[in-house]
Amino acid sequence: MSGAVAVSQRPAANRASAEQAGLTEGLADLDGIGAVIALRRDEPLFRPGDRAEFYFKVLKGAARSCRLLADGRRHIGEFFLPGDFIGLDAAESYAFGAEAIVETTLIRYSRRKVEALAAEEPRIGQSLVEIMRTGLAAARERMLLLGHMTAMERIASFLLDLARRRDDGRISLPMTRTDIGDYLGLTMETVSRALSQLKSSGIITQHGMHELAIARPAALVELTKP
Amino acid sequence: MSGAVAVSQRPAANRASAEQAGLTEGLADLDGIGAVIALRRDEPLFRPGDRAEFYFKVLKGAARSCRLLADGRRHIGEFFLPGDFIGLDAAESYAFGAEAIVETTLIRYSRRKVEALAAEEPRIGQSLVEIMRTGLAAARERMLLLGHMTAMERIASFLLDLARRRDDGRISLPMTRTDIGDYLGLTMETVSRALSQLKSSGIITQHGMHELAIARPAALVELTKP
DNA sequence: CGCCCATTTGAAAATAATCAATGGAAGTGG
DNA sequence: CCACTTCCATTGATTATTTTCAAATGGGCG
Repeated sequence: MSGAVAVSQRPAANRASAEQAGLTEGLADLDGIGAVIALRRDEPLFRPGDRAEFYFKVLKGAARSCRLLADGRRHIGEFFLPGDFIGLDAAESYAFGAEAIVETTLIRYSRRKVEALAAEEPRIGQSLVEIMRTGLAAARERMLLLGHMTAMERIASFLLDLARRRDDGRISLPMTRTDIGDYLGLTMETVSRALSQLKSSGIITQHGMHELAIARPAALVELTKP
Repeated sequence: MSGAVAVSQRPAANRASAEQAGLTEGLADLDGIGAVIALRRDEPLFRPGDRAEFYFKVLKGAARSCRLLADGRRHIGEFFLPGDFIGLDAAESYAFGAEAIVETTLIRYSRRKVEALAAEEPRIGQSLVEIMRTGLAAARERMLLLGHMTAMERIASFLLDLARRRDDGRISLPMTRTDIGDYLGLTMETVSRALSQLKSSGIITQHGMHELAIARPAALVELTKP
């Protein structure tokens, strides 16, 4: 009954960096037991049902967790960007699969070793709790979005989330429109129409298919509110 | 950036009880530091923005966590039934408020004391991680529901979730139709129509406004699938 | 017993999905 | 390096599901 969790180690530019420093610090001990791996576009990290033997952390690139519904609909649980952890919420086996969206490098930790470390060193466990707490809070925000927001509100929130992950006003969209739709509970067409509308109203500008810039941040924030 | 987490200590009748026993066992040490409190209908446990000083566990009754949107829309983050923990995902302050739905008794734990215990005793931390892992997995299931399911699929899933919390085939619905709607991302009217349809097709029967029974479980399970 | 609030039901309106076709980018192979 | 092929994105027209608006029914509580 589990999948993958995304937690940025520097999620929001507007949050105290002290808090984040504490987080990474607590998990620095993990570095010794991780192996670096590289994946190509669309290559899977793991499939739903696989025994959950590993945690991952994204170093470079991007990944997605997803699940197929009986009729072919696809749900994307999370996008993972550099700094995000994958697989923390897995029980025995992964409920979601995970795949690289572009060429991606990750660190792979043995879950068994992490848990052994955590049993000896409370700090590790505390850091894990903290990361999961952040992930849980993010999950709640997303439930609010999926349950109560219109298409435009969802897109605006999504773009602002991505913008917070970079320090310039730019946005990387390594994923396809279909990916975004499956993540936000919308169709590809609705995503495309919303983005077109934002472009034509001068709120965002496009620089290549996978890079946007926010021209009027305040206007975008307004759109996230009902 | 946080609210409340619901984790049943015996969530699914079809899951190994050994796993759950381990969970409660690890937190048995907490019993000494908890205070029992009682709330009346609609009385708040805490409000959004309050300093997050406590964790709670429901003993009897039911509670909900909720947040108001700018235009008056209300989002319910979670329903809490006996055995569920509240407030585990709070950071500095609660992002959601929480209220009793009916007359409810809870245990209130000092968060500071719990964390002090966890720092000394890794088992406590591990139990917390385990509970949050379960909560995170449940959150992912709900995101799938909110993002990709039709009104009837959502209602059917919701009823089955509630049914798993009792051992007879009955379902307690202490909350209003509006509560259910705000929880599932639907309007009160849509909830009412779906329930009426289930009644008229003989899949469920009603025994008073707040108690249902599942007459044809298999048919209900079918409705959760696309 | 009567009032109030939740629920149910009906009809109209709106948002997003679906169906369909075109345009454009990226990647492959000659 | 160019042309071909394929996949992705955009845009338009139509349909469907759910919301919104409105009214009536019913239960619970004082």
